[in-house]
Amino acid sequence: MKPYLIQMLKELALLGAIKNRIEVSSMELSEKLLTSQQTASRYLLELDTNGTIEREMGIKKQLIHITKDGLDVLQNEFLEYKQIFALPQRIYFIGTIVSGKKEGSYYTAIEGYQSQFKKKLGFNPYPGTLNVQIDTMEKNKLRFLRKVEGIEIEPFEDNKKIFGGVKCFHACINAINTILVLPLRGHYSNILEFISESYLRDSLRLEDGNKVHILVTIEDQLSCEVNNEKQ
Amino acid sequence: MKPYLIQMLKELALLGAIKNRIEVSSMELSEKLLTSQQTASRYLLELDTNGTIEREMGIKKQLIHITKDGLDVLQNEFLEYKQIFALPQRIYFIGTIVSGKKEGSYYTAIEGYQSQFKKKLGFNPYPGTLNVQIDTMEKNKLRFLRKVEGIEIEPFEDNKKIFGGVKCFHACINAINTILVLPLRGHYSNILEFISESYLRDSLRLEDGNKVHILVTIEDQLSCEVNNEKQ
DNA sequence: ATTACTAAGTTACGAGTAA
DNA sequence: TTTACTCGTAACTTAGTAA
Repeated sequence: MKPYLIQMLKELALLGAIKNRIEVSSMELSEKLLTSQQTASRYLLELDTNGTIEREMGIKKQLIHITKDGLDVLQNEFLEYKQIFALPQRIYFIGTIVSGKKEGSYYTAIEGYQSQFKKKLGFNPYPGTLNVQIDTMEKNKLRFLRKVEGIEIEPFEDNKKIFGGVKCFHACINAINTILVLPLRGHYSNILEFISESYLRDSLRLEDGNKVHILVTIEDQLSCEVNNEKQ
Repeated sequence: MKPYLIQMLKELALLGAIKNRIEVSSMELSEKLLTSQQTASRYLLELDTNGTIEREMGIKKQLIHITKDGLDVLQNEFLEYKQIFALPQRIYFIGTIVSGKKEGSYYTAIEGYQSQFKKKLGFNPYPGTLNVQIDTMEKNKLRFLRKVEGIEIEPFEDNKKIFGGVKCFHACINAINTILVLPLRGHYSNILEFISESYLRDSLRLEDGNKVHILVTIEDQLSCEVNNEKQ
C-alpha cells in the first residue's frame, strides 16, 4: 500500500475509526494531512476501493470505519516500529497440545531437513513434532517472528518434490528447551510445531488438551531504549 | 515530512541505521521499497538534504546513519501507533524537586486560571507550584501527554496580557494526589509543575534535591489489544 | 454544507547513461 | 560495480465546479 494511504489510515485510526464509525469530512482530514479537500476525498475513495475502510455517506460528512484489512495494515506498521524501538526479546504464547496428522514424523525424517537441523541446531531431532494450538488472535506474534532473525533452514528439492524453507527459534515449553519450527511461506496457522532431541510428550508428560506455556526467545537485534513506561 | 520519505527512513532504521552506520546501496534499498534504484537514490538525497540522515559515500555503496532529527521523526510515528494500539494508561517519571522562580505563585493567583481550576478540577489550588526536574530524555513522554486527552484550561486575556492555555492531568507524587500542569504551547521544558489543594512541600515533606516518583494518569482513550507480550 | 468530477498544472518516476 | 544526472512520461494534486 502506498505510504500516503497508510498515513491517511493512521490519521483515521487516531480519530478512533478502529473502534467506532467516526463522522468526519474530507475537509477536516485535509487539514490534518496538510493537503487539499480534493486530495483527502480521493484518498478516502482509494482506501474504500482497496477495502481498508468502509464508508457511509451522510448528507454532511461521512461515517468511516476501518476494516479488518485496514487494521492489518496498521498493525504491521506498528510492528515495524516496535522492531525499531522496543524489540521484545521474548514472546509468550499459551496453547493447547493437539495431535498432528503424523506429518511431523514424515518431515523430520527427510534427509534434506535432518542434515540442516544437525548442522544449524546441533542435534538430530526426535522423529515427529509436538503440535500446540494457539489462539488465532496471536497471528501478530507469528507475523513478528517471521520478520525477526531466526535459524533459517533452506528450502531444497528431493526426488522432484520441493521442500519449503523453515525458520527455527529456541523456545521453552513449561521450562523444557525445544525448537519452534515455523514455515517461511504459506498462510499463518494456529498450530505451532516444536522439535526436540527427545520425545517431548514424554519429557513434558503431556497429552492432548493439556495447556502449555510457551516462551520463544529471539536473537539479539538492534533496539533503542525509548519511552520505557512501566506497566 | 513526506510519507514516502518516512517510509524510507523507517526502512533504514530497520536495517540498523539508528545505532550504526550501515553500508547499503541505493539498489538494495530500492528492492525493499519496491521502487527503482534512481528513486531510492533520490530519496536518500532528500533525506540527506533535510538533515534526517548523514551519509558517507564509499566507492561502492554508502554509509548511512540516522541523525537526531531523523530519530525524532521515527519516534513521533511510533508514538502515534502506540496511541492507536497500546495506549499506556499511566506514565511514570522520576524527578528531582527544584525551586521555581516564584512564577507559580503568580500564575496560580490569576483569576482567569483560578476560576477554571475551580470549575474543571473542583478545587482552588494552593498558591504556587511544586517544580520537579525530569530527565531531558523524557521529552517523548511529554510529547505524548500533549497529544492525549487531558483537562484543558483555556487561554484568556486579562489586562491586555495574554495567558496561554494549559493541560492538566491527575498525577501522584510519592502516592499523594496532585495535578500536573503542562503548557500547551512553547518548547518542552524539563521542569514539570504540579498544583494541589494543599502545600505540597509540607504534605510530601520535600525539599530541593529530593527524588520523587511521579505517576501520571491518562483519561480513557481508544485502545486495541494487540501483541501484548509480557515482560 | 457536503463529495467528488474534470481539466490543467505540478511533482515524481525511471530508462538511459555519465562519472 | 556504484551514485545520481537528464528528460520524457506517468502519477499526483488542486482549482473550479456540479450535484
